[in-house]
Amino acid sequence: MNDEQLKQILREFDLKVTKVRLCVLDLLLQSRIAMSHSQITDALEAFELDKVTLYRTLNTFVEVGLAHKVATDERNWLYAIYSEDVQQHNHQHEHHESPHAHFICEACDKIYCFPIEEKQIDLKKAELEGFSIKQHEIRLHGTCPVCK
Amino acid sequence: MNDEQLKQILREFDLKVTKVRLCVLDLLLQSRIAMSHSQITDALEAFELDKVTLYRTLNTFVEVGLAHKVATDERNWLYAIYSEDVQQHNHQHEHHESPHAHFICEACDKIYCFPIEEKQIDLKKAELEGFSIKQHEIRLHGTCPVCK
DNA sequence: ACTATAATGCAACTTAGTTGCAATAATTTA
DNA sequence: TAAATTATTGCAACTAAGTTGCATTATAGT
Repeated sequence: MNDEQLKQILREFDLKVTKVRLCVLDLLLQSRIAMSHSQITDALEAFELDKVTLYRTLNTFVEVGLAHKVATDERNWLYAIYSEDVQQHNHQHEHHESPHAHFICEACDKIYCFPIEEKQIDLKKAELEGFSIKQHEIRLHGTCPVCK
Repeated sequence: MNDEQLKQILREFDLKVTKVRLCVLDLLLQSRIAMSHSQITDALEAFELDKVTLYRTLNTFVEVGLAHKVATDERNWLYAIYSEDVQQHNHQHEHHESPHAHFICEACDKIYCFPIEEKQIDLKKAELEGFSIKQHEIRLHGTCPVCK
């Protein structure tokens, strides 16, 4: 994606255009998998990103609904951007995330994101009385094509 | 649950019977929600549990398949025991966890566990080619009956 | 180009969890 | 029931991930 397109995305989310935001946005848009702070630092080594600035950049992306984050079992966070979310963004900031599944590979620990159908989950409904569900996420554990 | 029953459970999972394990097991069996290290420490204040010992106890429970843990968005872990898992325990140690949903209350941050039907998840299947799914977990976000 | 405001980068800090090791307690065997 | 064996406990020190405060620098609107 070219520089002007990236800038346009930032502006659509009411974010100022900065070097850090541009390169992080570009990387996340290209990545098929959700990335951790340290993966991003490594991938963007040439930019010599400051640790704190990167955390703040990622959190900003999440706050405005441009990216989303997943907590892993290793107690850190992975960040990802759905190109769908970027395209469907509306300016009323009602970003109730589109439902998605995260596939977690047991071999390489990578997390792949998949958009999924907006669908009911088949629970023992009696047990869920009184719980109002606003959003859901599905986590799949297994082996990814690369590791198989 | 009485002391003898608790001891019996520990023995079934090849764990030695100790004071710490008994009181933690008792608490988790009673709890409807998954509990964090600090919640457990508070609830069992009278026992003055050592921080490290409690972490090790919880991890041991998870390793042998007696309990399971959930990573939260606040990057800590919650621990829970399903009475079902305890009852269905087999001694071959093939504890592939039964599928379950976690309901995360946005208001009080409590996590409730629900067993769910062993069911296929309706994904855009084309996108999942090459990924072999061994286990899945569903996360529901919303408001619990207490906070509503 | 000037100004107001927001983002950046550094140091110090916090929080959750881990490691090493000596002391203690639980089970096995005699 | 006592001794021996082995696993668990408790303390101190440590690590890893992320946060806070603040001075400096860059962005966007006039």
